[in-house]
Amino acid sequence: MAKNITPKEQDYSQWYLDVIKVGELADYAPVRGCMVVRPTGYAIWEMIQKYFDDAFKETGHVNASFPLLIPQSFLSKEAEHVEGFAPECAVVTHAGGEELEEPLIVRPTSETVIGYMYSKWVQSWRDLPILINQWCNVMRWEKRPRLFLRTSEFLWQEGHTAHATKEEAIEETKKMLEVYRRIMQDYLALPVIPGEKTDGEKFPGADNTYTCETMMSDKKALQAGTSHFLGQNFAKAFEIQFQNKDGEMEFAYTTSWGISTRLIGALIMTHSDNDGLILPPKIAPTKAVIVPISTNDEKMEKEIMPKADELKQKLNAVLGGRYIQIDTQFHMRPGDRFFSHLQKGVPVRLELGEKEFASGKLRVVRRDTGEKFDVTWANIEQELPVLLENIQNSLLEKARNFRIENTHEATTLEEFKEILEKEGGFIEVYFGGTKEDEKKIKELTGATPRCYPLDESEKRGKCFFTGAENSRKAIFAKSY
RNA sequence: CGGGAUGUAGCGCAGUCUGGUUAGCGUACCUGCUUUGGGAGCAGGGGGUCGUCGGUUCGAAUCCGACCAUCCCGACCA
Repeated sequence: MAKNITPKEQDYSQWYLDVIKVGELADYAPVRGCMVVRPTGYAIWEMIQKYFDDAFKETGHVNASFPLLIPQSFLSKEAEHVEGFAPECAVVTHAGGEELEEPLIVRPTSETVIGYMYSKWVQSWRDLPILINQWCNVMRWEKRPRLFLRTSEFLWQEGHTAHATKEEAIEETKKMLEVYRRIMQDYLALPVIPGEKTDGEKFPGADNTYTCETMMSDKKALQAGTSHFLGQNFAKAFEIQFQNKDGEMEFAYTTSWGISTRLIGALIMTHSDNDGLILPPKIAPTKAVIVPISTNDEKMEKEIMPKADELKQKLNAVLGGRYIQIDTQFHMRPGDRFFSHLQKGVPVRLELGEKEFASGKLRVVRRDTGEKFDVTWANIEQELPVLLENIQNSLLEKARNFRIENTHEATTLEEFKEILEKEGGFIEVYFGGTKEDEKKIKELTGATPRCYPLDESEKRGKCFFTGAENSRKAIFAKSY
């Protein structure tokens, strides 16, 4: 068995890699910057997908599939978009043994090819809105890859919608941001801050970008999901036009929004400890593991295992899925068996040994706190769901408190620098600067604007950097 | 693409400066016995073209050169 993860204070990235390793989540692929998501990691991704697909049913979005390869010329049709993405595109120049007339790019995102298709699909105001989502892989040749957080190829969900009016498109952008916030908070136990991106941080080609920002356990910020209001930029580039009720031609308003396997990275970096992964129950593919223990083979076979099976059936029925696993690693000693599940982040361990069997109980152990107590077989059906709920809430609370403790206010650049050096974390300021000011602040301090928080969008004050009055409330931090 | 570092068994490393039997250690893995409720003990065993290519030499993991790859700090970003 692997030993503890024992990171040094400054060795955060090694700790992160160790958690991924002991959790058996992912490996490096043979291609630089690419990731192999192992079954345990993929199961988490499937849980995330499930919650989003459920949400899409409520919001009226449907899934579809668009091509992996996009003609290079498509990218150039939107000026900001090509500038933002061209440097990181993988390009296919040969196929079928010949050089292609026009190179193809491996999609870094699908606004262009979907915009092209939408232009063919939309004629009348009756064709709108189009509410489509796609689950797929995309490729961005980033300079510095990092497992889950920034891999060359990553899995994601990209929603692309087209609307007849600006108001409706903006509403859609905010609606999806709220879906993100809710799922991240309620299921992944990530206390995110929804907000609007600054000019310097918004998506290439968007009028506005909204984001869910969250704090990792090293106090750095991570952008967990974004929702973009694209205005008519892509509609004009790809001629998504429709005839309105008055018979006039109009360009549509489009949106796009996405979350990626980065969320798994966020999960790891928010909740894990030095023993490995800690998964919030709602996102854990295995919510509890039953560990039958006995040195007596006959007793194991005839009494303990049948009881374990019975409990598994009952608990699965209560939880409404196949969420309970029975540990059958009988070649291992009990301590090793416990530890293997602990490292993988299984929220609850249910020990069924000879002692428990004799008294009709289970020894219940929480992954997040290590707390242990006994519950009778009769009561476990009621108590497990409550316990899982408690763990879920307590992980969210813990992460939220951590963020609050590590959020400070600054009114001047000096204060800003001092906080960043001494404490790190999020810094709340009033900011009224330009893209260029953002750049200067980054050069001076290493921190970037994360967002203008939506919850405090009414607040106004004096900019800590330019001194401009009536500036918006913003959060700055060092980020991934 | 700049600055720094590193490539030796699945993982973590020693050996390199000062070239010399069959390349070592910890851990993981396999077998056996003893153990068995928070991460085992003893014994035996398998696994390496020492990143790649070239050079120097009687002889290279070790010296020289080129290349490749990875990691960290930047720039870039979901």
